[in-house]
Amino acid sequence: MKVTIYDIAEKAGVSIATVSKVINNKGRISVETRENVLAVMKELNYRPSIIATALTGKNTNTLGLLIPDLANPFFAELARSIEDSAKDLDYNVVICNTDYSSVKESEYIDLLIQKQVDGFILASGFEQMKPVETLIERNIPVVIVARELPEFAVMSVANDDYYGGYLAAQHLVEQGHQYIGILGRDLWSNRERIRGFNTYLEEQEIPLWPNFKYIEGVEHVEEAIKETRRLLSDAKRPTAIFACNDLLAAGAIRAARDLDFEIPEDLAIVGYDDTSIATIVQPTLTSVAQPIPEIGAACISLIVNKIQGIPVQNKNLKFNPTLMIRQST
Amino acid sequence: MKVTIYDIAEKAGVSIATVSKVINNKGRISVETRENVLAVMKELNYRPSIIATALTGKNTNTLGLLIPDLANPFFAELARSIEDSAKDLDYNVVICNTDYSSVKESEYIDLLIQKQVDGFILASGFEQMKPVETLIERNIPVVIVARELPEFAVMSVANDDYYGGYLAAQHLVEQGHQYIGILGRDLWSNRERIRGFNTYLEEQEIPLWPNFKYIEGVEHVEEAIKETRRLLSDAKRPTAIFACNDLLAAGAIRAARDLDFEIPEDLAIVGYDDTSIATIVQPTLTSVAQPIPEIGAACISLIVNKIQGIPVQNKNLKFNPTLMIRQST
DNA sequence: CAACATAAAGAAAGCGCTTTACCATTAGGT
DNA sequence: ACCTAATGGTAAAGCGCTTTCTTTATGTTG
Repeated sequence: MKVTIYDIAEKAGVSIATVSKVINNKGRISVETRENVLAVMKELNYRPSIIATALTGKNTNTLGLLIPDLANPFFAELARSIEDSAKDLDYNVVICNTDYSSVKESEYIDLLIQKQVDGFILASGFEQMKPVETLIERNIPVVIVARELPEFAVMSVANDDYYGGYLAAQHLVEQGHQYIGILGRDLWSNRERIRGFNTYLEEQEIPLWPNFKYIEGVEHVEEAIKETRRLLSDAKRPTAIFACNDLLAAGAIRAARDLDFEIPEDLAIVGYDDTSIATIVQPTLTSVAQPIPEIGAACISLIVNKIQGIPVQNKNLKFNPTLMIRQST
Repeated sequence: MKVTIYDIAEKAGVSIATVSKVINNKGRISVETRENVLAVMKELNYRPSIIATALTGKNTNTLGLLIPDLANPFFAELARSIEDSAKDLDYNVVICNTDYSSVKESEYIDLLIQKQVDGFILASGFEQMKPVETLIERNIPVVIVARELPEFAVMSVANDDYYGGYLAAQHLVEQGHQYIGILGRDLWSNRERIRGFNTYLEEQEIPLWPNFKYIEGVEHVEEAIKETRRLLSDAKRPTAIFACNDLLAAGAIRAARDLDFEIPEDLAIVGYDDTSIATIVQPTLTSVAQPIPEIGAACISLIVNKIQGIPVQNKNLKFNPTLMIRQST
């Protein structure tokens, strides 16, 4: 049924060793033989089994991608760009949703190791470090996205979250805001964003508290709506909100609208990620833009180089975010 | 370095055949031996190589998922639900973006066959049938999503697009609309939606033309905005728009807003898919909801049963969409 | 023309696992 | 005491490919 290297060898009147050499362009093969073999391969529409190939120690040309949640547009767009770049280099991507659960992270990593993926791209939160250590110990290529791990010598790609937060603060303060609420869940990247945000406020000598309102555990739109409502109904309500991602910002917009606040007059809102959401909501959302395509391409480039043993200069890439100013501020 | 079945056999003082039987719960093994072997496996943290296992004819527990574009929220949510259901049954999913390109579809299918995935879930447009035929001929399990293929005996899962279109039309007509523009690109599912839409209008003896405005090739938000503008600036402008997906509907909303049309007073809009976009846009979007989690689960259930040789009663599942009425109508 | 490179191709081992015989034991039956 | 039948386990082939080592044929050189 399935055509194997034996079928090719037989039909071409050579040994399987010869066929293998033709496939891999290795060893000495005369031009005639090579062309003959190639012709037979084409005729029988032969494709070497990657499974069998992998068993001999070669690559599977498959990468594992761990992300928290594909339904979140930022990760969907990131996954999309990673998959695109991977395809260009003939790699496939197995995508796994972890929901920020370290149990799932470990399970997936174990499973994908078993499946012999060539490398991992970890865009999951990874507050828990054990799985990553496992990979490093086993010498399996890893690149971490959207998070730095100074404690490990591991490749990483990220936007400069600190700077992104700084930009957001700068913009809001320049618009005259002093009381600013913040929405975001407790993640490394968010902590960085807030740290940057904070730093700018400090530089401007704007008192941090109670202007600074960090709502932990805000992850879904519903929570963002609820928290925004709460913030706005306070006597000393914020005049602006910095949301750690666009989804939360959208929730904030909705909550503000529901309470008849005008945006940006009564409440200014800045999001993060600049996903498609930012231009879909009404008013359009000012958002800190991560260069998603570049980040995806960088991930693939780093990991594929590592896999192929090509030395790479800078193992920790950081892209500068830019502020996309729209109607919400 | 890597621990293999030989290491286990040696340390447990048995043959690899015995170890294999313990792993697979096959053949006769005494309780002591079994437990001893299990203990050794645990001690060495042994995981059988799926690659080697696959080479002996077993499954890879990996599925291929072809979708047009992960960055489209509907497909992202679908992919998410498929991956979730797959994980429950210990399957991994390789996700591939085809951009509706039949070239990419073929390339991916070829490649994934080479990688010996156990089955395919095709949620790509697939106007071109050759790749699908290949799979069927090769007897590789396939389930088609969001499209029926009456000409092939192939499993499929879909929402009832025809009925969804019918629902949309009914709702709009009941709201008093007669001139209705339609946005959507030329795809099988959209054709069905429009057919259903059409049918209702005919039933109500509402003249189809020029009420019926089918804009071909509308795929991205920008195009939707442009086309909506065009529709609205016509002297005989539509009073309602049916967009074949929420993204396009969001574009329509934006265009209407830009031209200072009030929604729903001046223009009513109905979307399709009921993705997260529907509740994010302002006003919230009335949309025909597909039961995405059920569709994802059904795909996995069908294909895994097929892979495992479990006979399945109904190979063509169709879910009824429901209309989520919101502010836009 | 002997002696030796060199070019081209093949034999065979090995990757890690499954599976099909097949071989010892031991237990049971009469 | 002898035959049969389970019981518990093993040896070995095979899955489809890569790779090292040989072998054989063909030139080249002094």
